Amino acid sequence: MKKKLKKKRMHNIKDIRSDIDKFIESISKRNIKLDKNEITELDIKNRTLIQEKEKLEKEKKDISKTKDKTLFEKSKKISLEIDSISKKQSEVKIELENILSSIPNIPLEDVPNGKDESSNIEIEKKGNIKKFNFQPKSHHEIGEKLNMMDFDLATKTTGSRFVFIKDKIALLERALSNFMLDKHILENGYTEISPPLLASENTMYGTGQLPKFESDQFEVKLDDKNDRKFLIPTAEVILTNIVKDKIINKKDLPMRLVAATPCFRKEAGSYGKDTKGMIRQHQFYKVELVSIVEPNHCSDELERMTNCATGILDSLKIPYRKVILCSGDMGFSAEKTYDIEVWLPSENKYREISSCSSCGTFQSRRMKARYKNDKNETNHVGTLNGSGLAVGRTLIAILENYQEADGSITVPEVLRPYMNNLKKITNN
RNA sequence: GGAGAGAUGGCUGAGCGGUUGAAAGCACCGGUCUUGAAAACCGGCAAAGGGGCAACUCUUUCCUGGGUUCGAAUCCCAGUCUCUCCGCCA
Repeated sequence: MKKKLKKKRMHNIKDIRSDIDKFIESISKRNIKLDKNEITELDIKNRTLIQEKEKLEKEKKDISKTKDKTLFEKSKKISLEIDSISKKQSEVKIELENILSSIPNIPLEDVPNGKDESSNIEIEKKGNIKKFNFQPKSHHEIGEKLNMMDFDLATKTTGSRFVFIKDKIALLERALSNFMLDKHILENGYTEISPPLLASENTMYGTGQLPKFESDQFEVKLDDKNDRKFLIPTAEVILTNIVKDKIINKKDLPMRLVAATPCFRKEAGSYGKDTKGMIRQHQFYKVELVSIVEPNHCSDELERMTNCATGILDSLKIPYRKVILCSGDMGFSAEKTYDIEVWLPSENKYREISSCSSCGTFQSRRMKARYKNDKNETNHVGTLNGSGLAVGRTLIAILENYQEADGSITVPEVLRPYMNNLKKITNN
């Protein structure tokens, strides 16, 4: 298992070699300093050893072709030499790859520079923020008052950061999933997938969750310790890996996939943050969009995908804004990311509800996902993923934005067909 | 859980110790033909890595990892996965 992992890499050493200064500079935008000499030396050492090894291999091969018995002894000796060089070479290679695999994706040119979220830039604001003539309540107050949301019960059965959703709000949650799925399938050209919720170690590696972010993942205990499986933190993991180890026919691109799944996250390091309510849970539903495209279409596809996500909020008539993440705030695999944030009246601010990223060929290189282009050449595909949307947080946004003074919830019109035409969620 | 069979290029599928990196077909790319298309015909077409400005060339790879051999897709061992039959079960 482990051995399979070490073969993979994120960055192509050839590209780095061709302009290492530029590469190091690009990565520095992510607040990461690379040691140029270390990388260069390992690369040269590696290639020197490869050359030595190949020379001997050729010699050995030639002997074998002659079938000359007098040379057989020599061939045996060469084999031993090859073994020793090849051992050295693979050590160097692993060392080099360990360095390369810790390097995140390079931000695209149009990504703003910055250290953290304070440098993110708002690029669009949409929807009307409703003025309440009463103090708007938080979603968990509303839900608990209606007796349709129970955090204490979840603590009893499971632990903290879980919730029981009941009755009409459970229906609302289900309606949201179905509404989003239908829209993406029928209007946006996505194909529905109902995937496994467990992913192998290798799969987790492909999209970048492992090895660096293992502590965020829930691992499932299995009898066989070599067989490690994880609950998916997002359907992105399992959907994107559909093309792992494949060479895709160009005519099958773009592939657009959508899935509504539970997601599981440990959220290590976020204790004390958003402890109340459903904002940050260990388990939540999310409708996930994944696109597999020709790499030169990544930027266009990112715009398209983001529009698919905001389209849901447009239909639900919930105010939101679109933000482009700065270089320091982007996820590990992303080259460019838009966050969509919804307005939450109780907090009087926008909160993230979707994140749409282009990963360029970063993930496909780790997954070995390729396609044949117009010239019949084999190239890595581009991968994108985005939430369309996080169902739990959309639920929150609806409760808060559609709340009434009497504690009831008006059901957004587009959801009513999914809720037996229910217009209002009330206590009785 | 028991008993068998298998894993080969984008796909299907031959090969079972020595120019086999791998037949054949499909798909794909280029061309001839055609008003255009189809059909037919001709040609091309694996990947990764190394060297070279380049033409080109070398190495590795037939599930993975070990072993036997001068030489392995082919033989041996271990593992993974898939299929069929039986049992069990949502």
